[in-house]
Amino acid sequence: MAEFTISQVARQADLRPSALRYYEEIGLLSMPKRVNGRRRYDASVLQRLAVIQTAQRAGFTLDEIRILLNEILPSSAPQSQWHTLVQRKLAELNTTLLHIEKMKSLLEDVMRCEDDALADCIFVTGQKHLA
Amino acid sequence: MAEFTISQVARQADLRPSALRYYEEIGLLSMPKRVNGRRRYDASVLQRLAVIQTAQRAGFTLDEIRILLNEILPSSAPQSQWHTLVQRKLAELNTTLLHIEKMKSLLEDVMRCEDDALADCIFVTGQKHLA
DNA sequence: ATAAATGTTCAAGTCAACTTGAAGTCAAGG
DNA sequence: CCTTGACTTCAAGTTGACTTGAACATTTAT
Repeated sequence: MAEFTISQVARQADLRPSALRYYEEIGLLSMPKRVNGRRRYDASVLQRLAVIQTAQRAGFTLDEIRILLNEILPSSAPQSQWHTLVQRKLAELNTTLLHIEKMKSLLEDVMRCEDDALADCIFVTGQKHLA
Repeated sequence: MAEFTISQVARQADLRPSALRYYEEIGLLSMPKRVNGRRRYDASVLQRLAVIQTAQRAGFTLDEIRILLNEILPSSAPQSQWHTLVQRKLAELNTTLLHIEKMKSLLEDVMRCEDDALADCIFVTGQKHLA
C-alpha cells in the first residue's frame, strides 16, 4: 500500500538519499519502480535496510551483506554453500565479541585508577590485560 | 634488554613494516631510536601494539586510540577529561555489543531454517528480529 | 667482493562507503 | 509563466588505514 520517495525512505532509515542510490548501484537494493523517472519504494525496503544496518554495525562489509542477502534469500547456492558462509561469519562475530569484552574490561580497569597514581595504575592494568 | 628491527617487530605483531612507519607518522607510536638511520625498538612497543590491536578490533579508530593513549598516559588533561572520553567509549562498546548479539541471533535463527522451506523461514525470522 | 636482503624517505595509489558537484528534468505554487 | 524544490545521472572528491613504488643507503651472506 504505502509507497515512498527516496527522501522519505532515507529519512525513515536515517540515511541520505545518496546512500540509497549507492546501495542500488552495488546491488544491495534492487531497483525500485520508477514514477516519472523517480524511484518509488514500498515499505518492505525498510525491513531490508534495518537488517543491513544491524549487520553493518556488527562489523559486516556491504559486500558481505550483499552476498548473504542475495545468496540466502534466492537460495541459488546448493544448501551447504550459504550454511558454511553463515557459520564463518558467526565465528567472526564471536571473535569480535571477545575483543570487545577485552577492551571493555581494560577500559573499566583504567576508569578505576586514581588520578594521582595514574601512570603506575595504567602500567599495572596494561600488564594484567596482556597476560 | 632485547631490541628489535622494524621487521622483527612487524613479524611479532603480525603487521607490515609499513604499518609501523605509518603509526609513527600519525603519532600512534613514538619515534624509536635509530642505529645507522634504522629504527631500533625495545620490547615495550609490543605491549603498546597489543593494546592498539585489541582496541582496533573492538571498533576504535586509530585516531581515538591515539587520543586515549596520549591523553591518558601522560595525563595531560585535568582528570575528568579522559574520564568522560573513556565513559563515552564504554557506552559505544555496549551499543556495539547489542548489535552483534542481535546479528548473532538472527544468523543462528537462519541456520535453523530447513532448505526446502527456506524462503518462508527467512521471512519469519526477519519479522521476528524486527519486532 | 659482490649480490641479495633490509632499511630509509616521500609521493602516490588503493579500497570501502559514501558524499558532493555539475548539468539537466519535471510538477507544483505564487 | 517562471521559479523553487525534489528528483535524475555521472564523474570526481573524501576519509581511514594502509600499501606500493621509486630512488637510494647499508648490511649480511656467499
